[in-house]
Amino acid sequence: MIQQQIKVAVDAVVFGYKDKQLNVLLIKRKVAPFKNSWALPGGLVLEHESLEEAVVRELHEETNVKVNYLEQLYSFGKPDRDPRNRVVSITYFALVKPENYEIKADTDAEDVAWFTIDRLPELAFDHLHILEIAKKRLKNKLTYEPIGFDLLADKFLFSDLEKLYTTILEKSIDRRNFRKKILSFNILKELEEKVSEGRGRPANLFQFKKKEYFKLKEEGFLFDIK
Amino acid sequence: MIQQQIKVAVDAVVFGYKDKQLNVLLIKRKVAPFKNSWALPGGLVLEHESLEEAVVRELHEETNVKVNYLEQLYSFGKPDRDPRNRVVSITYFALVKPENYEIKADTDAEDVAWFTIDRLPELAFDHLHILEIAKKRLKNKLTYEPIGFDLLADKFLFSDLEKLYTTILEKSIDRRNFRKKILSFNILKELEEKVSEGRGRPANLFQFKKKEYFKLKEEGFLFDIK
DNA sequence: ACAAAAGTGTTCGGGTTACACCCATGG
DNA sequence: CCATGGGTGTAACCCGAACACTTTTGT
Repeated sequence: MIQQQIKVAVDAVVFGYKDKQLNVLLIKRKVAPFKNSWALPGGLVLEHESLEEAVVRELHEETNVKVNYLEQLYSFGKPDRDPRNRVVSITYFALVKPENYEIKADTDAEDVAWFTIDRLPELAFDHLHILEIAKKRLKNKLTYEPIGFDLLADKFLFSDLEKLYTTILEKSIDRRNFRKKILSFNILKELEEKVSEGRGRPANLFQFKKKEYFKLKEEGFLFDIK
Repeated sequence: MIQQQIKVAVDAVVFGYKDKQLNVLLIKRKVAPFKNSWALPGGLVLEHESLEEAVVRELHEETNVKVNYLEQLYSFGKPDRDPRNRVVSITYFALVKPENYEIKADTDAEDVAWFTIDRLPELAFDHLHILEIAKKRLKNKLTYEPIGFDLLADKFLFSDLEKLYTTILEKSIDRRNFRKKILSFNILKELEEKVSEGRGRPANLFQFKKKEYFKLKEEGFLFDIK
């Protein structure tokens, strides 16, 4: 049999929530093909590393972010998806808290930037397609896992959480029912601190009780937001 | 940069429902490593073919089955998962109607057989792990997509469907509520034919209205069985 | 005092759950 | 006529959906 020539890459769709908008992290490619196009961060997997290690490494090298949540998304392998070589890409879905990291282009990338999800540049390869799939995953997963908290700051307002849901799910939510539901799960800690957002009544800060959530999950609890 | 040496394979977890039991299709390996061990059907992806094409080809070559339902499951890439080469495997989840096909070992396989899910032989590589993940996917998906019908004969009894659900989900179901629920979806056609299973009152045959289901799905209908 | 955002309860209806008896056939 | 599996309806309960006014602050 002929020696197989397929290359293995990883790419990541990294979501961040900034200025009450959903954002994606993109890099500007330094090399052909698609030189100077914007693309998902990623690159070839090295001999000795696992797929997850490759993603984490590439994200660090290219963008300097550390992800808060990471899971495999899907693998793409159409023979012609890369015009030069046959490349199979295992893609990942990541969430970060943008305020925690200073993004900066490093080795392989000409530039790095956050783009709001509805003002995207043209993307290299099939990366737009991958992004669409990631958006679906995000929307879906938001309803049955508490991953919204991986996009918000450590301490957040209830209105932030609500805004995040309405923004990502693209539908309005009844404030009372939403609050009632979330609080009934007992996975939030209400802090004493209050924050005044300009005008209006100051709001309470909350924290996600991650450990308690995982314990509840073990016991069969299901997070579920319609 | 050193030329990347990672190989790309596909493997499939093929489920069939035989004798009121969930079965998996396995092959006996002809070549090292794990020569003569049982394993998931699969193999290296060829230069010119997509991942799906590779799975379909391998299944045909190794087992002679044609799948009824196929979706990507997960990709595995730990550096040491194959003792000889670095192999990344993109795995697939497939459903077949066992009565439709004559399985037979062909080119690459020493033997092929159905194994009931709770009497498995030792499996090669990390294939047991993959199988566990596929089982979870099956259990889960059964509740929100009508994939049970891809495991049953074209015409089936309601009791077959119910048995399939109780078997795979490993819990009992109230017959009346189950029937009411499924029938309310309007995705089954009740045939005139009746079948007598030995003793007892003869039962009605049903067919899954696939087209109607997909039309309903387009319109926002959600299949959902608790 | 007014504008802006936060916080809070109740009612209604639909869907899920629980539950038991009669029917049609074969032996 | 008995054993076996098939087929059917109703009542209770719970959860999700709808809905509007008061509170606290800044200007």
